Amino acid sequence: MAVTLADVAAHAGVSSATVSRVLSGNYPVAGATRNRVLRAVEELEYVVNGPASALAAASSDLLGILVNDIADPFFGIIASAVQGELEGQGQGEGPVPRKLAVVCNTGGSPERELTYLTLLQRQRAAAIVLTGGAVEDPEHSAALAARLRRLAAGGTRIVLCGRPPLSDGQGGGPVPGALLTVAFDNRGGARALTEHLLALGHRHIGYVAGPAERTTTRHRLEGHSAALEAHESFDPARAERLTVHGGGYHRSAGYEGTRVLLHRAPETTAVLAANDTVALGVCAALREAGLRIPEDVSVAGFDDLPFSADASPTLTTVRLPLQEAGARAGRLALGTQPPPRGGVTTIGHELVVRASTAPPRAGG
Amino acid sequence: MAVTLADVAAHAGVSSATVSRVLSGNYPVAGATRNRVLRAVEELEYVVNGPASALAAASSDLLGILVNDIADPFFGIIASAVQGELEGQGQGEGPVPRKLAVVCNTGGSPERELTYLTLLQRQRAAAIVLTGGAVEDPEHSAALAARLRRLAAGGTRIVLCGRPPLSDGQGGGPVPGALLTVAFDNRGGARALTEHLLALGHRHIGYVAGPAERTTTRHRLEGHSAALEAHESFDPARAERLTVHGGGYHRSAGYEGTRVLLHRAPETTAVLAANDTVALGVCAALREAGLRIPEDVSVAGFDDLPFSADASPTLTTVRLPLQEAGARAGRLALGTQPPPRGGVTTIGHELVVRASTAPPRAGG
DNA sequence: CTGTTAGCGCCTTCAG
DNA sequence: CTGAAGGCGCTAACAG
Repeated sequence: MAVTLADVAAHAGVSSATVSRVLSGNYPVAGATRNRVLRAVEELEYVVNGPASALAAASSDLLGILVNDIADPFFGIIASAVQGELEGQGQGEGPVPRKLAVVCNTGGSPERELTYLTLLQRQRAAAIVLTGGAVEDPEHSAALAARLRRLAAGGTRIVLCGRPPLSDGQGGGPVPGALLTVAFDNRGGARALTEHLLALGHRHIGYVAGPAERTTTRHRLEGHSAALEAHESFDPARAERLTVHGGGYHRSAGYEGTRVLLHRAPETTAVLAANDTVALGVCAALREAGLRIPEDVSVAGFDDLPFSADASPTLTTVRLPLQEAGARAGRLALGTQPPPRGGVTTIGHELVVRASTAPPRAGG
Repeated sequence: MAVTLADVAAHAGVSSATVSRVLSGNYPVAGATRNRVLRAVEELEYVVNGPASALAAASSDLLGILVNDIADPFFGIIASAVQGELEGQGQGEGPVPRKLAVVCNTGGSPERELTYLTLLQRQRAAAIVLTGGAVEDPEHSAALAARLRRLAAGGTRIVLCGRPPLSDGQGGGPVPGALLTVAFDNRGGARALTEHLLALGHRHIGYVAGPAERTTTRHRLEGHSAALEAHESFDPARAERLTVHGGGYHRSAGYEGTRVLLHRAPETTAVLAANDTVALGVCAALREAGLRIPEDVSVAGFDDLPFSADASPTLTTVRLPLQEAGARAGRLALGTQPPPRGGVTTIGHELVVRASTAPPRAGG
């Protein structure tokens, strides 16, 4: 049916081995022969058969990227940056890069995460980047660690991007091997944000948390708590009352969480959201309740996604360099950049103060 | 190195053909044998070699999805919907779906579009979904049409989602074959939006257009123009002056476009943006200029992305059922749903009026 | 229902 | 520098 190497070889009057060598470019071939082959490739519009070469070479051009929600720019930006690293990467002779990114949307489901890993393993992916917070269920952690370990053993490079280094759920120790990590400092970022609000004078700081059982949620919450605890005004009962658990990462979580919060603690003067998207929902609920931002209530997000600078009011948040993290994860996955000792790269954060936070009202 | 079919066969005491049949499930096998094989698969932790089976079967499990910008929710939502259709799809026996979606980020570049198509062709993708507006350069159109035709001829199903049916740049006729289209009514949507503003009493309606040479940009602009022309107040010179061309689909395009617009036509009482994201930038620029929305200037977007309902003020826009379009494209790509006659499905739109549009000021 | 037998298209020694 | 030959792991007839 399709044109094969042999066809090209015949057309160019050489052996198929020669064509293969010209195409992969990893073996000396005389200039004249080379050109003849290249011309034949052009004329016949030959396109390599990926599966066949993957089989023969026992390697593939696929790079897997697992994301929790492909419709969320948080992941889109990371995925885009990872893909960016594939360009101009190890391309043979043409302008065509060799590697292809496979973006898999897990929807945050542990089962699907495992499923996609199987699929990628089946395709013999060269590397896999897992992005976003992990689910902390011990059973799943163990299953995940086992599978990743097997993949790594099979030569697939694994990079965790935006999630903490893997523990196997047993001893809790890190999984060794070709397992690299690019981590965010979610704790530090959340702590900085809460300290910012405390410094402004807020004492009743609400927190609308993300999905339960996710590392990202836990770490941000821990940073928030750490800041509160370190402050003279700390009151455990109040902190507990002002924290709404178990939301998602969507605006509706912010909206609903805020309604709960306002009902439970009308004295709230500031609300921290699990991320920027949630913060949007928080703002909507506050406005609906007739509260002005930041005059009546301050609001802050997390991540600094592009829309945060355009929100009204512009959103105070913590910037995570997603682009940079993704690019680095991509390079690690491709082996373009040497991994740091210990295999863990921690990416910084930056407090971005905008118009959505201000001191509480005098009577607050 | 890795466990192979033969290993499993030996372990289960059957031939490799039997194992293959059990795994693909498309051939009768005795229950007892079946179980034995399945147990062996478990024990050996066997994972099919995708490339090998793709080679032997001359078919693959890969579904390509081309997007202009993976960090843009517009594409994320579509891609997510396409992927959703792969689930519970033709899975053999396990809980593992067979197909894998390959999301390719073209960044809107025609060359990369072609490049990714080559890569996908190399992988012998089962189907390819191309999303988003196309670039209208005749040369590129011809190259694209040629490549798609070849892919289709090779058995790859091609679905265009959110772009008009392909013309080959020569006769301009549609490319025949396994080429399906799910199109948006960008013209109709834009027209409805402009009519809405005209009905509110606006006569100085600015338009911040998207990237030049893209079908989406042109169609929306045409819809806008059509509405203006059909109205008694039509003034070609004014329409031209109030239209800012050549922006992108990012907020900065809206921001900068609006600054140009305000400078050029301070009498503007309403601004239509190329899409919702651009509208955010429009709002930012208006606010910066001290103009209130919608009291001083009305604003409207296009697409109705999730954040539009949370913007402040909430954004009037045209809702495109992206989710539905993506799902349909996915089904067409998988052959799950029979294509309509002519191969073109047009998806409706819906005018969503929110708080960002209002009648112009009395003196406007 | 199950085993045997050829390839699928390419890569990669090994000779020349 | 180039050609010949074997095999990568699986599927798909074909027998039985």
